[in-house]
Amino acid sequence: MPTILNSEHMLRTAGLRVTRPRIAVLTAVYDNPHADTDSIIGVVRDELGAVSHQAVYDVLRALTAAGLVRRIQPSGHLARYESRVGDNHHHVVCRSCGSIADADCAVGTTPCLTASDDHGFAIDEAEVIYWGQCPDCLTTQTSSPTRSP
Amino acid sequence: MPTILNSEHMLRTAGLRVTRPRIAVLTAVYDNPHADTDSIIGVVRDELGAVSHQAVYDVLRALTAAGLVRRIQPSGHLARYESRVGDNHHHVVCRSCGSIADADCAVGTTPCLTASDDHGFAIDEAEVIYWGQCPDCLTTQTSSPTRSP
DNA sequence: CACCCAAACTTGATTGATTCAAGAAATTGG
DNA sequence: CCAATTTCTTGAATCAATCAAGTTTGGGTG
Repeated sequence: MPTILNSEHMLRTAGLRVTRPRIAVLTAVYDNPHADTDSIIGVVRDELGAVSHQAVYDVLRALTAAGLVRRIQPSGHLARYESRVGDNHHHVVCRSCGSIADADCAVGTTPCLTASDDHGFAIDEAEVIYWGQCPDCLTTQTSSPTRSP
Repeated sequence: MPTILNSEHMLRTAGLRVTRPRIAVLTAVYDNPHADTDSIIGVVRDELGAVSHQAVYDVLRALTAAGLVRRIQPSGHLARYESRVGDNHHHVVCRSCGSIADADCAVGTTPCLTASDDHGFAIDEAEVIYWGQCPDCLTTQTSSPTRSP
């Protein structure tokens, strides 16, 4: 996790003003990978006291736009944020409990970045989400198969 | 697009009761790839007259659970539905206008299905979303680069 | 060092897709 | 044809996220 000075420098380098809410949010995302907005609000309030949810929403948007954090939002789930940026890693999402883990793709650093037919689109990112069951849900489940034979 | 008889057979085969709303929704998804729920409601009402939005939501959920249609929901966008199922194709999404096109991955039929480290997850699907700019938005845009050098 | 102004935060309300709930209608197996 | 369960209708509720207006603050300027 970044120190306050590191956070400050990261913000300045990105051309963002340095405020206590921004430092707290940036630190919270580093300390809590894949946390949703509500969790981050909680962490920030533990750190600073009263902070409006609107401020956290604004900060998360600014940090995402600046490339300091990355927003991920698996289908049917809330938006989540993480600090690993720029390394083109992907995510494994549990269909049962929604937990998320990081996954570096087996193919290489930029997997599947070239679609066979891009329909004239200028593609700049390939986002991969692996869907499945996490270890906990695998052992816990007694029945309820995903798709019976 | 499937005939009414085909739709009926598909529903029965999937173990679903055959109703007019279900036939209409299934046909609408076939006729309008990547349509969102609201568009589908409109198409269904053009076909049948009054149909509750709740019915369409329920039907879309049932069809998705049965594997007759596929739900896709790019981050920050509404849920959309399509009829191509089981062929592991992917999608290109325009960052500007949100339009979606199909893309078969260059790597093969099941690209990247094995993550280098799956953290003990039992993975059953790899969902890939290519992000970029569609041809229309590429020509229209005068400035506003995504990330300046 | 005081001032200024745009950016950032607070407060409070609103949006809008989706879901929940209870009763009416329709499908299908017997 | 009838009963039982599923499905549809109606109407309300949820809740993450956004919008809006006013206040505060960061950080460069004179």
